[in-house]
Amino acid sequence: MIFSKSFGYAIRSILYVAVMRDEKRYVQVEEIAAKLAVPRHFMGKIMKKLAKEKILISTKGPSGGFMLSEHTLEMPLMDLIVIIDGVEIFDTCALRAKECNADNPCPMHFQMDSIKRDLKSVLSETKIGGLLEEDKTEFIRSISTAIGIEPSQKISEAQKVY
Amino acid sequence: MIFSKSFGYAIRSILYVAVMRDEKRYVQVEEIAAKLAVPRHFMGKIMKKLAKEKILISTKGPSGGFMLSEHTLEMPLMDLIVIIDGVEIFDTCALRAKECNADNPCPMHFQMDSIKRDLKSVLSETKIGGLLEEDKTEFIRSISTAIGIEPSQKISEAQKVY
DNA sequence: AACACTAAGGATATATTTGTCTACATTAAA
DNA sequence: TTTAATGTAGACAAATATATCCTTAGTGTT
Repeated sequence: MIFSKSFGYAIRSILYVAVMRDEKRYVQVEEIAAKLAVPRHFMGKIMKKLAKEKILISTKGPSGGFMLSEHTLEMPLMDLIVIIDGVEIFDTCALRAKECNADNPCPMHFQMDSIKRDLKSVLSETKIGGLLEEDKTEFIRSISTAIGIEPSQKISEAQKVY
Repeated sequence: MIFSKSFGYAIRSILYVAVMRDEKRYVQVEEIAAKLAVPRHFMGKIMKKLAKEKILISTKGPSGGFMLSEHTLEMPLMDLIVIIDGVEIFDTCALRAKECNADNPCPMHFQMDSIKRDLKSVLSETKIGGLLEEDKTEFIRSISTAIGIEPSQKISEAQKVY
C-alpha cells in the first residue's frame, strides 16, 4: 500500500483545513473527521502530531481548532511522510537484510534503489500547496459541499467518496 | 514499507532454491527456513502458495521439497508481487478515494500515478533470474555458507544478516 | 470565578499481518 | 506393505496498525 492509511488521513485533513482557510480561522477535529469520514479520535491523534510538528497551528477552547501555519503549503510531502510513517519506507531493505547498501547489496538492492529514488524525487518536488492547484480544489471542496444535511448522513455520503 | 515482509520471504526462498539447483533436486522447507532465518511454518505457507501458482514445483515424501520450474527465472517480479501482496498496492488510492482516476483525480492522483508507473516499470523489467546475476549470487550463497555449524547457531547467525 | 468548548493524552479495543503449533496426507524407500 | 520424511492445512497466538473511549488541560465567554 506504499503509504499508510494514516498518511492519507493526514493529507486529507491538511487539505481540508487549507480549503477552509478563507471561511473561518480555526477548523475543529469534529468537523474535519465528519466531513472526511475519518474516525474522530484517530483523526485527533494524527492532527495532534501535525500540530506538534508545526505543520498546523492548534488552539484549545471555544472556537479553537486547527489552521495552517505559514509554511504549511510550502512543505514537501517528503516531510509529512517522515512525520507520519517514519523513514522505514526508505531505509528498510525489501529482503530485510540488516546491512544492505551499494557495497554490500542484497539481490534486490539496485531495483529498490531505483524505485526509492523515484519515490523521493516525487515526494520532494511536491509541496502540500501543490496539491491544491487548479480543479483539484474542487475535489476537496466537494467533500464538504456535495454532501447531505444531517451529520450521520454526511458521514455515510463521505464514505462513498473515500 | 512498499512491499510486505512475506514478499521478501518469497523472493529469498526462490533465490535460495535457485542457488541450490546444481547441488540437489529438491530443497526442503525445513532447510530453507533455517538458512534464511524465516519461521518454518510461515515459510511453508508462502511456498505452498508459490507451488500452487506454479512458480515452484513441490513434491511430498522423503527427499521431497521444492525446486524451480522451467519458467521461474523468467518470471517478472510483478507477477510475484501480485501473488503475494495482491494488486492493492497498484489500485488503492493514497487518499483512499473510492473513485480515483485521471477523469476524477484525487489531489495526489498524478503524483501517485508517476510513482506507480516507475514501480511497475522496474517490477516488470526485472525477472527473478535477473536477481541472480554476477556477484549477487555470492550474497545469497553467503547466507547458507558463511554461517556456523549447529542449527540453532545457524539461525542466530542468519538473523544477523537478515 | 465559573462555565462551556476544544485539543491533548493515555488506556483500551479491534483488525490485519505475521508467526506457531498440531494433525494429516502423500510419497519414496526399505 | 510398512515406515519415515516430507509438504498441506487449519486452528491458534503474538505483534502491529488502526480505531474508540475517557480523562485532563488549556482557552475564551459570561
